[in-house]
Amino acid sequence: MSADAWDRDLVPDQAGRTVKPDPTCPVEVALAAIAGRWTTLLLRDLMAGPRSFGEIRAALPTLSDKVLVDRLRDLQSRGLVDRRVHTGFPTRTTYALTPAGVQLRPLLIQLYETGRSLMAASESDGR
Amino acid sequence: MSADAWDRDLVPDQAGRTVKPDPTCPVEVALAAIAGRWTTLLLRDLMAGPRSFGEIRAALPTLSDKVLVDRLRDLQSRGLVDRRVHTGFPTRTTYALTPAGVQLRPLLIQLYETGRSLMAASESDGR
DNA sequence: CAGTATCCCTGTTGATACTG
DNA sequence: CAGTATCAACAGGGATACTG
Repeated sequence: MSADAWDRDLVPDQAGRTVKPDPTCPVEVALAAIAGRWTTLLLRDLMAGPRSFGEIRAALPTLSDKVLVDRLRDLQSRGLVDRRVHTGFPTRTTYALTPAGVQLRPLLIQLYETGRSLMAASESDGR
Repeated sequence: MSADAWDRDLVPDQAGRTVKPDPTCPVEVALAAIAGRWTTLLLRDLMAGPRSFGEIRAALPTLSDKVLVDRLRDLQSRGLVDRRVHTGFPTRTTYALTPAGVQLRPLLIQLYETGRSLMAASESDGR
């Protein structure tokens, strides 16, 4: 039993054999995409379709403008969200997931399922 | 098309209908379990079997003792890692995933796969 | 409507040194 | 071997007020 025998399901290739936090590791790429408070809630909303700035604010009323803009800009810079400004006044902007952004869907589902299973586990052991 | 029509795959039940960060939301439970720098690397190591403190240090040489202890204690407090002190001198301690901890495995795999798919997407669109 | 601009506060990380 | 104790540095988050 060697300590270097990598688990092929968990670490299928070289990119996962990191020995310190590394932004090029796939796991970190995925984590970076969903990182930050409010991000998964925002993504959940966008998964249902394009949204305007105001619609997001209405859906997440206690999220500050600043953080909302931070999140949207970050997702944009990663190519996960597309920002489209509609001409006219008042200005209207819609945010929509890109095809890459939609690829986060299975991850969000897995997060939910894992969370449920952890909650079930800690319930049965009284934690 | 109602804005209240929840996606049953993404948000299967009431616990996912949160409007602000909420530690009882399954997604947040799962995120909390893997949160923090170094945590996924540590979990990857423990997924391969029980490890002593020194073995983990050897596997992750630039991780400081302080942060390693922080991570292990946090995982312990969530019931994901079991700490076992072996009598004798020098002291030997082994850390192992609990059954609940092992349940994080599909999540780590999904993180890896999502990361790979995001990397492939940004490669093809030149980002 | 859809943002910007500041400022502050807090938690997290990490380096270093020490101990049962 | 397996930690503990301090402390300094930094980044993230949020409140508030203002603008094209």
